[in-house]
Amino acid sequence: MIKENYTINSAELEKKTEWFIGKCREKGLKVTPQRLAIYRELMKTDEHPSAEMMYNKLRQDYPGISLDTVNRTLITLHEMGAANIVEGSGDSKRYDCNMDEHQHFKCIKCKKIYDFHHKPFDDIKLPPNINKKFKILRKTVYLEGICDICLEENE
Amino acid sequence: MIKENYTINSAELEKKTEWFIGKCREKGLKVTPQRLAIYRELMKTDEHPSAEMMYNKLRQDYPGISLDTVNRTLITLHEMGAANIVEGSGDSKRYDCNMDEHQHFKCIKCKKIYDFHHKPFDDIKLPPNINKKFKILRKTVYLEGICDICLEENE
DNA sequence: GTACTATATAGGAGTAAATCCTATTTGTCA
DNA sequence: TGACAAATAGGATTTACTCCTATATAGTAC
Repeated sequence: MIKENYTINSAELEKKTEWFIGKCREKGLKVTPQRLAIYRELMKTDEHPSAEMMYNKLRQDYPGISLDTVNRTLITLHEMGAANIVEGSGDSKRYDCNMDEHQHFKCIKCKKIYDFHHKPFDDIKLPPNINKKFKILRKTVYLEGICDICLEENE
Repeated sequence: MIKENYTINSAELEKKTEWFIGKCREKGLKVTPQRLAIYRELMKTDEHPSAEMMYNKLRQDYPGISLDTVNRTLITLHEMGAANIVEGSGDSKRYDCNMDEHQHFKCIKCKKIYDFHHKPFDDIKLPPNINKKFKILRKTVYLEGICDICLEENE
């Protein structure tokens, strides 16, 4: 259940590459060597790299690639639905001193954070192997999307 | 269930301040005017501020306060269990192109991110008022703690 | 294949957020 | 009330992007 030492086989890599090319075409995005390289490199790892980590890896095979391209492309991958940004990362740190059980919704447009409380979320049970392997200090249900105000403004 | 326009009354503010002072003493941390001011200011807002936002607010009453102190103190609050860092914020962006349903555990010490998959977490149901008010684009269960490797190193 | 055009890239400059450094100050406790 | 470890201010530095602009290139139209 905990996934480790993930390695993608080359058949899967090619299949996903085809899917990615289709997705680019569908969205009217050009299939550039850099985009392909970044997507393929991200598929080969399970270490949830940062842009900097990706840049250092990619430079070995593409010495001319720029950090800006890596940054831009990773965000493009995210926007086109080919990658995610891991929860505890991104944007600047935001603080909250309400220590009562509650959950957060974050608007990805205006960056506003809304509290809500749904009791069943306080009690979700972790699989036992997680508790055995790691010391869990925090367990949250986290939502992202567009808030009502931003939704209205878009029309 | 969605909490809005939160204002703390002064009785509650004083009660929490007392609790905070006790917590500082318990942890051997000095009760400085800056710490108190930062904690009290954070309690008065529900906007989940960044350090910069806090700094700008606090400067009105404490013209000499430094941004570094605000940053350090907010992290101290977090470490002593008096504040949280909201999930979609902090550290540099980390990417993941595995779009199959899965969850993340992040080690707060080594920053490594582990995938795991617990099927019941794929199906958690949101309260209907959330879906009505916001457009939900992402719904995740997110864990933080110390990984097995860092736990071992600490002994 | 050739030409066109909108998109993407490289590389450097600029910006935002956070951290580091060091002299000074200040809670805390003996 | 004095000693000292801890905390702060303020500036320097680092990190993590983001912006700018000239050049290059993928996709398309001929």
